[in-house]
Amino acid sequence: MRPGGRTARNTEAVLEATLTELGTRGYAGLTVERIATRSGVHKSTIYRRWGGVDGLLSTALARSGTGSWRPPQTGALHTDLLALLHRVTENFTSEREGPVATAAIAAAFESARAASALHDFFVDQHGRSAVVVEAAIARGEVPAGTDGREVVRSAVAPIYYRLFVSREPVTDADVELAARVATEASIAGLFCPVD
Amino acid sequence: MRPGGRTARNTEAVLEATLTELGTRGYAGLTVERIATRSGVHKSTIYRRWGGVDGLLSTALARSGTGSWRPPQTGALHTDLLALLHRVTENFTSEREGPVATAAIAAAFESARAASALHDFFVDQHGRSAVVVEAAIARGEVPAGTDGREVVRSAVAPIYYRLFVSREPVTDADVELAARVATEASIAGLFCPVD
DNA sequence: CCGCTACTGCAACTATAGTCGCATTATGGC
DNA sequence: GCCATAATGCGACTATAGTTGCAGTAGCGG
Repeated sequence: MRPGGRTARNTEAVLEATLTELGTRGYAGLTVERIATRSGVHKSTIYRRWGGVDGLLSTALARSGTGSWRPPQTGALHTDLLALLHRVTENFTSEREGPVATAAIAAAFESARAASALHDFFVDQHGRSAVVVEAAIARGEVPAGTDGREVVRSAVAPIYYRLFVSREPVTDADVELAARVATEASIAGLFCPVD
Repeated sequence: MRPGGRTARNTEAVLEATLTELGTRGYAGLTVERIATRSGVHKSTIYRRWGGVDGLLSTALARSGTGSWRPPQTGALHTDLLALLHRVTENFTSEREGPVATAAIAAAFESARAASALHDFFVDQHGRSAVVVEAAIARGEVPAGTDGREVVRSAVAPIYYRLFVSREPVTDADVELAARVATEASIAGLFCPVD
């Protein structure tokens, strides 16, 4: 192993090129050869180090999850979830991170490695996002013992469902409804394992 | 156009081979050449008539949605939704229809045609499934004006989210929770457009 | 500064997806 | 039954994904 110097520079160049390619051509047009040309790193080097597009997406996704992002806190669960859902929606239409997550979801259908990376990514996301539920518990807004991860899943699921399963547009009303359902269900204590 | 005779036989053979291939090799291993070999229809013919795997999946998906399936009626919204969700879960692990829908979801990331077919498929599914909500309205279980399609989306979304987005296993407890949240939200009137 | 070797570049190679022109077959109207 | 032609079969072709052997470069310990 020799992680420094040129190897590190190549890693940066290749992952950078991967993000740019995803932003312009999308997942369908993602090609190792094109990434090689854009990054200046030879095709065979990329295949040797990452194995293919699934490996590139997996590492790119893992990197994007290493940040120290925290969900915004507004003082009420409903508005917290609303802000979270708006961020998710925008995240998938944004320039840089969006195409990576979308491509990773697509790649997970073809590659076990990408599926594993995707799983880890969302486990991390759930944990970070669940903070807003902890705050709601602390405020006495929802019952103690409420499963924050489950609340987050329930809130975001309809958004992803519309985007990638039923392929329906996501409107502000849809976001509002998803946040409200998750909020009211939390208040009602539906997300308490020992109810 | 000359839809009868050999053309019809070829259509059956090719779509049948597509389903079999999906069941054995899955979407990642789906190839026009392999379908051509299995069906006995020449490769170029398949490309000319369906354009590629996305066209095959689109028509196969459209065909699977033409049945006269109706959701089971148990007499209460919660158990109706529970039965519906169990069917959805099993549907994606069953032998024949499951791989088609899974493959169509995957193909929708790469093909606008597959995305359109997928959209139509789920619009139809929502409409059929919403019958259980209509029955609940008739029983006075949920408020009149409740949007049945929205209830169905809310109920099934967490299942699809776990299966294809966060890549988490789907347990009976998850199904139960999803059905309960959708039921309680319906009773609370959250799915009434004019609340 | 020097040498070992991990890493990379290069080019040729195989395998397969998809296209195209042309000959052949079989359908549906008469 | 017969014909016009839609549909298909066939094979050769191009393009591209991915692999491999070999030579050259550069990181890192001495």
